[in-house]
Amino acid sequence: MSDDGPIAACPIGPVVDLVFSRWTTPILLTLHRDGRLRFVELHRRIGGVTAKVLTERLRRLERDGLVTRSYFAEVPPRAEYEITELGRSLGPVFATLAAWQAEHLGEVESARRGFDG
Amino acid sequence: MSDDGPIAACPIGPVVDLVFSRWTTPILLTLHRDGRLRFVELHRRIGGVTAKVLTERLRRLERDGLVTRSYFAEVPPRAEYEITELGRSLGPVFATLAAWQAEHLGEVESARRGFDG
DNA sequence: TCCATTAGGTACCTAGGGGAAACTGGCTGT
DNA sequence: ACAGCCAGTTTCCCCTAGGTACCTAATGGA
Repeated sequence: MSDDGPIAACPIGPVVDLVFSRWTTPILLTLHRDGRLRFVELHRRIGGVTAKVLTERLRRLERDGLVTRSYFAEVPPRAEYEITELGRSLGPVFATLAAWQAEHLGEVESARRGFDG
Repeated sequence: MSDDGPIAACPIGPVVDLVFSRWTTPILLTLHRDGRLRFVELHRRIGGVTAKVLTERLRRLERDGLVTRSYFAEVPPRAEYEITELGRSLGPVFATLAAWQAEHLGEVESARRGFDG
């Protein structure tokens, strides 16, 4: 009956969880654009996220191998984050997304206006 | 100081909200793969989602112009959902994602094992 | 006669993902 | 003497996305 379950319905589930959880996209994009950054600087550039959540996300990205963390027990402490090769390999994904948005977001907006009005 | 705010940090925010909200990916994928489907059938093929939530998602996708809904006030009622051209244009996005996953998910998993152990 | 069917709508409830704020630590500048 | 600075951690708290359960309509079949 061609029903291979939810896995077949969403074969890209894992990568979606990985890359498109809240805040992970701006983190990855900023690190990709601006290179190695320390915590406060990354925090400032993203904006809106709290330190607690940013820490959590970064830990998770580190665990997933998308980001590296270098900690220096100086005073004041220093932590630097950098995107890995693996993280960098997401470039085409983001590029495809950006391209789609540039080309089609207008259609979405006008569809919404049509639906609402 | 090259700080254009959160917008610069996440220029693809709109499309991410649009396409990667919970359940929208399997909905779009299933409709893309299997063509026009009525509500129950779509519900069955996705699995795990409740009727209430599925309805909400479909309404939203309809509003965004990614899906069309054809309702027939018969008894029992019939509603058929179909992906639009606009929805279909997301194909390359999903393909890029699937390709990345196929090539790199293994690295992610081994990074996790390394981190945990 | 009575139930299943379809496409939802509605009311209620819960878990947990985040947000806000306060705290740690030692050095450095005023 | 005292207030920052950095990189978090911890505690508390709230909101809401999503789940459960129950309701409708007219018909066809057992």
